[in-house]
Amino acid sequence: MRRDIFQAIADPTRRAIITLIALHAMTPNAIADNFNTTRQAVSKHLRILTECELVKQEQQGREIYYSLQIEKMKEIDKWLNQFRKLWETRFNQLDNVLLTMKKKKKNEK
Amino acid sequence: MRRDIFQAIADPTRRAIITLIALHAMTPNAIADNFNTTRQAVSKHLRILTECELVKQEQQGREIYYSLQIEKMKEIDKWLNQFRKLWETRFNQLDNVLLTMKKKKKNEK
DNA sequence: TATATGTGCAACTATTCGGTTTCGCAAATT
DNA sequence: AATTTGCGAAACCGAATAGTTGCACATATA
Repeated sequence: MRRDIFQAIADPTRRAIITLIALHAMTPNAIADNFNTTRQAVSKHLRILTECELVKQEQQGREIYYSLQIEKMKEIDKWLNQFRKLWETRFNQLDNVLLTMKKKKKNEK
Repeated sequence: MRRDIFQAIADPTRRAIITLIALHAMTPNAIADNFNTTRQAVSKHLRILTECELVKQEQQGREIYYSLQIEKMKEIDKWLNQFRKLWETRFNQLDNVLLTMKKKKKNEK
């Protein structure tokens, strides 16, 4: 199933899960201990995160270790790139100046 | 009303709106022309974006110009920072090695 | 072999979401 | 003054979402 990564990180619990398993692979039970929900709810979150390839799983006996697929996180960074230019230079402030000029011009006529 | 910025950028139309008004302030009508929805639907998106301060509005007669509040976008970047260390160094691969070692150890006993 | 543990899946529920249509209102235009 | 234009708000609707409970199944452990 195709999943939108931005929709996946929209949920605060899922973002917390991502942070949690970023450093160490963890089992659903271990993850669920950190939240005020059931293991099944966490399992659903993990499924969503897996579907959009933000998370990978590794079976180990009857346990399944979930870990972050860090590469996929770069996609968010990639989307941010188009705005990075804006907040590094000051194009947005320039735009405000232009808007103000336009308004002024309109008032004059 | 308090809004989650991640929930705000979860919707693809809202992300497109953000990109659209990043460079130039635009009116709801002008924005709606770019999408296959009604102006009212766009208006709702703009309300959500405004509520989480991703977008600011400037009234000009009967028109309202919406523009991106670029500063707020940095919050997403800020959240990504914790992972940036991971994809720059190779901690994730190291973690995989540790997991493999653990598995190996378990099989041995 | 019997029991406990770790897990995913299905069914159900309340809530949220994204969209449309209809409306009211203020500002521009005629 | 009458009409057009630009806009937000409200009411409504179907779909998606996040959560729960109950279940089935495989793997450990006794």
